Amino acid sequence: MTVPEEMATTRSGPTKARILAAASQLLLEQGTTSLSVRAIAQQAGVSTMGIYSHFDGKQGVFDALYREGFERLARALERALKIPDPREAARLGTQLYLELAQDYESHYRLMFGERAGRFEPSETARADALRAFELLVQLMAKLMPVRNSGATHLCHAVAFWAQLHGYVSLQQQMLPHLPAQQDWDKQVLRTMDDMIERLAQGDVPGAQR
Amino acid sequence: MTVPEEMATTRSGPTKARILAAASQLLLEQGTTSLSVRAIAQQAGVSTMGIYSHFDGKQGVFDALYREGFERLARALERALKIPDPREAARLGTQLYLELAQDYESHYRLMFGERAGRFEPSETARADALRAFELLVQLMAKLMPVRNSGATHLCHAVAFWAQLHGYVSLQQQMLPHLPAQQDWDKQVLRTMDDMIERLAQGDVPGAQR
DNA sequence: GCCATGATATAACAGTGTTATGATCTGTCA
DNA sequence: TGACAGATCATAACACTGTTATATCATGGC
Repeated sequence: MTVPEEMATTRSGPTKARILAAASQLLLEQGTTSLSVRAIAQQAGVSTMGIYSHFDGKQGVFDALYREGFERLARALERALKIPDPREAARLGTQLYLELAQDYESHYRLMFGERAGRFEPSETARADALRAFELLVQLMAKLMPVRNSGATHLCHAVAFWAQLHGYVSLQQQMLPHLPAQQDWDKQVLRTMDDMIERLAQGDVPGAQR
Repeated sequence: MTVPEEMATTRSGPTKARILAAASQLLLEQGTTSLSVRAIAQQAGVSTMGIYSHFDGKQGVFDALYREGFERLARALERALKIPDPREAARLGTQLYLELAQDYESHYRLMFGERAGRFEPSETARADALRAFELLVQLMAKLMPVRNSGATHLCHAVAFWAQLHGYVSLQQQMLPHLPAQQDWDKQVLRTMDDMIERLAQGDVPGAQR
C-alpha cells in the first residue's frame, strides 16, 4: 500500500525521522510510561495525527524503537566479532552489551520484556532481534572448540546471554533494593570472564550429554 | 444492589481478601495490561471506590500482588533449605523457582521489572523481596566451603540468581522468537546443576580476587 | 486553470486512574 | 432503644490515555 522510498524525498521522510528521534529522546529521558502519542507529536512539532500518518500509531513507534535498539546491539556485536582473538572478542562484546544496556536503559527494557501497554514486536522487528542473537552465537562459536556442533554453540550462547541479561535485569530493577553491592560492574565482568574462559577451554561438564 | 448476608458480618476483612484474590486471578488470566481498577472491582463484586477504601488504589493492589509473589518465593526457598544435602537443597530451590516463574508468570514479571504503569514497590514490599533474596544467599552459603566470607556468598548468590532469572526472563519474552529450542527446561536445569557443582567444589577461579 | 491525494487540525469516543460528593449502612455508646 | 460517628457505598466528574472520524489545507500532476 505505502511506498516509503518515494515519500522519502518529499517531506514525510524527514518528519518520520524527526518523530522517531523525538520518541527515542523522550524514551531515554522519561521512560516508557511517560511516552504518550501526544507527547511524541508535540516533541516532534507534529500534530497528533502525524503519528498515525507516518507510523502505525503507538505500536509502530514502539516497533521502530525496538528495532533501533536491536540494530544498535547488532552493530556492537559486529564490532566485537572483528577482533581476531576469540576471548578478547567475547570480552568486548560483553562490555559493549553492558554499555548499551546502561546508556539506553529504556530501549533495553522495551527490547526485553516490559511490553509497555500491549506492545508486541512485529515480524520484521523480531527478525532484527534474531539477527542480533545470531551474531552472539557466532561470538560464542568463535570461542569454542571447532568440533562442537551448532546446537552446542546455540546452547551456550543462550546460557551466556541469560547470565548477562540476568545481571542487567537485576541491576536495573533490584539493585537499589539489595544490600550494598560495591563493584557491581566488576563482578559482572569477572563472572562473564570466567564463563568465557570455561567455554574457551571446553570445560563444560554435562553440557552436551 | 444490596450486599448479601454472608459477607455482611465483618465487612472490611473478607472484602479486602476478596479484592486481592480477584486481582490475583485477573493477573493470572489476563496479565498486567488488562488489570484495571474497574475490572478488579467488578470481579470482586465491589464498587470501584472499594479499591481505594481497602487498598491505596492500584498502587496498593499491585504492591500486595508483588508481596504475594515474593512471599510465595520465600516459602519455596524455605522448603528447599530444609533439605539436609546442600546440592539437593540448591537443586530443589532451582526447580521450585522455575515452577513459580511458570505458574505465576504475570506475578513474576510484576516482581522483576515490568513496572506496569508507574508502579514502584513500597518499603515493606521491598523488605519482602529482600527476605526472599536472603534465603537464596543462605542456600548458596550452605553450598560453599565454610571458610568463604559472607561477601563471597552474596556475590555468588547474585550470580546464581542472575543466571536463573536470565533464563526465565529470556524464556518468557524471547523464546517464541528464537530458533527452535528443544528441551529448554532441561538445559536450564543442567546449567544450574553445573553452577551448583562448581560452587560446591569451590571452583570459582577469579571470583574473590 | 483544476482536481486528487496526502498531511494537517480539531473534535470526539472509549478507556484508564483518581478524586469528590452525597447516600447508605455498621458498630458503639448514652 | 435511639442517635451519633465512621466506614463503605454508588454515582459522577476530572484529567489523562490511544484511537478514529471529519473537515480544512497545501501540494503535485494533468
